Amino acid sequence: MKKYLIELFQKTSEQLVYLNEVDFILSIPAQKSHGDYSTNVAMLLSKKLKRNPKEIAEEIISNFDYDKSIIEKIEIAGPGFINFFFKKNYLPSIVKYILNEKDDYGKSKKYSGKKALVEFISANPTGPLTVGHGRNAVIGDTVANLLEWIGYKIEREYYFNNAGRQMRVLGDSVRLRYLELLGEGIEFPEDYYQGEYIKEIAQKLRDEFGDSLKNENPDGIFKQRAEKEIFEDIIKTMQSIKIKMNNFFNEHSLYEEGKIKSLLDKLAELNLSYEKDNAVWLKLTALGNDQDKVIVKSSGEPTYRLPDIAYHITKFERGYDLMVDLFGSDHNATYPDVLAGLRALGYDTNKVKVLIHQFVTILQKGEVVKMSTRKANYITLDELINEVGPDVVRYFFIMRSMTSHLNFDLELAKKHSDENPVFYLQYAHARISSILRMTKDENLIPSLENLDLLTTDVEQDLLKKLFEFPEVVLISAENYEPHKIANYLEELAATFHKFYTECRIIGSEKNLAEARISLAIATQIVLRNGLSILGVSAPNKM
RNA sequence: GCGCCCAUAGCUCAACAGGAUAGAGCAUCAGCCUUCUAAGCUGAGGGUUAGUGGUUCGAGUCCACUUGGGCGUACCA
Repeated sequence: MKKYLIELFQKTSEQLVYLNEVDFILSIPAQKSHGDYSTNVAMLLSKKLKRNPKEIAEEIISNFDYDKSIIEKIEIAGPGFINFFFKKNYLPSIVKYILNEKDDYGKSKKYSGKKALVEFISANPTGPLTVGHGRNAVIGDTVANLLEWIGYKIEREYYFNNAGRQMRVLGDSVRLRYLELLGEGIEFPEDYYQGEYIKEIAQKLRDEFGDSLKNENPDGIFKQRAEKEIFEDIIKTMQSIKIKMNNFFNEHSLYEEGKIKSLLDKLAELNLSYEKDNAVWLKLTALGNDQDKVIVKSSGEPTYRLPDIAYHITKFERGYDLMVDLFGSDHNATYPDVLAGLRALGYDTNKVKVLIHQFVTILQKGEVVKMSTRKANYITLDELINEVGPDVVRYFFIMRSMTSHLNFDLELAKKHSDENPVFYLQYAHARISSILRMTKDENLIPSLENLDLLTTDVEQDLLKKLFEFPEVVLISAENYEPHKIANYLEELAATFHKFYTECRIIGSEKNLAEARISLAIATQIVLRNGLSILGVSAPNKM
């Protein structure tokens, strides 16, 4: 529908050149009496042309050369909206189209041929994924899905650091727990990793090696085993919510391949860094940022900025057209430095899209739980998945805009899990499967012959909703707003449930019944496609 | 102090690039199953969109200030 209108405007703009001068909107009005589509073009133009908007609207309409078998009428309303009313028998054509496209309905080729990298989760292997990481994981995976739907070739990447102080502390935490198991009196520092999983790893080492590791240093087998076990758990957790990475990028490889050193040399060469107080500083003030920052500490160890820049250079070298980074809001101060550095080195940072999502606030018994891996004060993603299932977890993290702080009341989530909106969507899908089973028994065959019998209000509403899907996918992907898919699916499901209640299939006249079955199948395809973007299953029975 | 994000119904949140009467779910109340899944549908109540100004045909949306929250503000990542 929208496509037709856009073409109509393009054609008309050959006569009325001013149509090209404004960025107008074609939208679906909230109220049915305002038509199927509406545009504000005349009002936008009135400012530019200094003419009455209604007059302009008149002029535009009189220049339209539209197909009267598609558009019923065009009206001017309110302060100068132009409202389009489509012919009732135009809408059902979408059913035929969807049944033909099937799993591809909603996909677009707009960005085909382009490559994108989505980096997400990127949690260091110091402990299990928490509910907080869960939001990052699900948003990242869904954004990647969305970009795939609009044509990108996608790679999913997990960046991690298995060196540095935190990993040493991790290794030593395991070592101390191990010694504890051997019956040695130890003192476990408060700022060490307090979680149970440390004890479990220590137990495994003891079972395997007895007391032979007594004099090993923390950086050796203790750290290695901790990293290995923790990573295995993280991957298992990701699998259980259907996330699969293409690459795991180890920060350490940047050192091994000399990327850090060559970056340092290059920065010095370009006069972008200098030495002061025994440390190396990045000259960010020269790049428009507030203050210079240290990139190599006086101890000789780099800060995160240096490897982060080097890491992003490898992304550029790998030739992506788009690089998406997804961070929690605690990182919001770090990425401008990295981007500034990259820009100074001549990279086009417009290709980097940094997404920041707000935190999940966990409420337990009405109290806010402060999450800390170090203090073992967290709820793991695994616990949540076991409690409510992967579909609910995924849907819960995706249903809200990532800019909003998300409150998560644990008791409520467990108690009311039956009332989660995700079931509403899945129920609509399952209901359709059930209809298809029943109608088959009645010898009713889906037919495309009499689609223009679909004339009731609910049927027309449902058809219009089906029309919207590809545009919702596109907008949602281009703006990195996966929650819009969830909102759309809820509307679609609501419209379908209404249709289900009002429009019987079995018992209706045969031609009508068979047209309705086709409409139900089309709806089911769109539900399934939408749910697959969200990574949520579409059950045939509930 | 400074930077980023947020404030919408009792609660959790929507509202497409500024559009017409701000919408869902939960909770509350009242209805609808001898017929395709009641995990559903219909209806009711519930709002000065935190506040004050401004921009314009038009503001929840943009700007300024105020109030209240989150996250940062390291030679941690």
